[in-house]
Amino acid sequence: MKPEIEDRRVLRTRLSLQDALVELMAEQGYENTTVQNIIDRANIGRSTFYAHYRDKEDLLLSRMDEIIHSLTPGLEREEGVEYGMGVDRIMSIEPLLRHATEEYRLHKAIVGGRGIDVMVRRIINHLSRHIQEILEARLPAGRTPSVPLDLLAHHLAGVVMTLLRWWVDNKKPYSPEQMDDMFQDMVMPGVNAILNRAN
Amino acid sequence: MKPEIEDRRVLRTRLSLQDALVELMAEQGYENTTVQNIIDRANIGRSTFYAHYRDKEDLLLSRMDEIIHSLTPGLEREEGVEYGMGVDRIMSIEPLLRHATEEYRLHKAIVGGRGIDVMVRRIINHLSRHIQEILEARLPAGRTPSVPLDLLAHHLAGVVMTLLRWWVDNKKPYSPEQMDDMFQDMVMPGVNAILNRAN
DNA sequence: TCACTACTGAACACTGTGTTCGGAATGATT
DNA sequence: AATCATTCCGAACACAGTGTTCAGTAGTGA
Repeated sequence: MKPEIEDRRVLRTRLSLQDALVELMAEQGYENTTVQNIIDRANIGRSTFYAHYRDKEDLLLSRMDEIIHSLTPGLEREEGVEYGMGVDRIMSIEPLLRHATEEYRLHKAIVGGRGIDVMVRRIINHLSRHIQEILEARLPAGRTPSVPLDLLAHHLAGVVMTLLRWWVDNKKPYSPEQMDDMFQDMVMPGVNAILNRAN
Repeated sequence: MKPEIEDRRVLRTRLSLQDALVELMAEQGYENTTVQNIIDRANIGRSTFYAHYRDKEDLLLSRMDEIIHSLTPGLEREEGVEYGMGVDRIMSIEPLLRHATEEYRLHKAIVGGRGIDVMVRRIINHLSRHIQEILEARLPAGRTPSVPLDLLAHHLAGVVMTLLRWWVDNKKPYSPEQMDDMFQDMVMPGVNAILNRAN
């Protein structure tokens, strides 16, 4: 049983611990970063650290949702009008990959190579919830799809993650647009069939 | 730099270290298992362990391919004839899930909850190679698909893994057959379109 | 100036890792 | 049976990292 940290004290300091962790993660990866590294970087005493966070992971989780939010820009598209060809893209991974290009080191630390599994899972759950809303909006009222929407959403979130991982691990062999095109080709026929054939 | 263990000595003992690890993984998870646990269980001296394996992970990897092989029974189907309805299932996750039911504790330790990330990745790569062969056999000769087959295969392997994970984490809410039906609905339209529309 | 809260950092106990080395057990060869 | 090489044993050790404790210091506000 891990001890609880009930009401977190207010921290008064220059560089926040979270920022230090993010920096170090990008530099040397999460696993290789020790508590000592973090407090050195943040200029904070050891006991202070433990007064605020249970451990390294607690610190990571405290920042996680913030990071995730910044890492996963809107997956939905306005109305798909501009994509013509009869195909309306109800979601796109292009903004995500574009953003990953900008924050490459951080993305790589979280998602590439060994990555941070806890975080990847959290991201998938986050995406999943988001995607489920999109799907629900698209499902004709009163219909029941052959695949429950929570599973379908989880599946799609998993695919997004898989592609992002593959893309980062293979050093971005395609442009975000190309990746998105392929994403559409791979998953949308199935999704559309499920949503439209629902009865 | 990790030191290399060149030619592994032959181990003469009763219960193999790998078996001990598998047992302990199922009982208490991989992360919680220490080298001490392993050598106690296997009745082996500490220095003997380190004469054979660099560390815990090295031991895991040494058994990994074996385990993976046993965990991933053939994904391909004979000729899809028996599935009628105009749909030929070129692959199925049913045998995989069926097997997971039998070896539930082990699957759960590897794939469920926190799981063992290294191993999951390895499994995905293994599946991926397998699936790519299936796809290549299905692609009309001389055609170029809109999505390179290695990416498509990786994507499919990822989906299989996602579904397995979801299924285990949610305590098997559907039967292997049902899961496979949904798998088909979700991914096969896309795969078929890509293979058939190749030019 | 007093009281309060938060930060400091050295010291400590603890867990787990990986190495070293003298000696014991095993087994093959002659 | 004697010899010899190989393998195993396990205690001892050095080391890295964790999380706790505590007496002392610094900042803040009334």
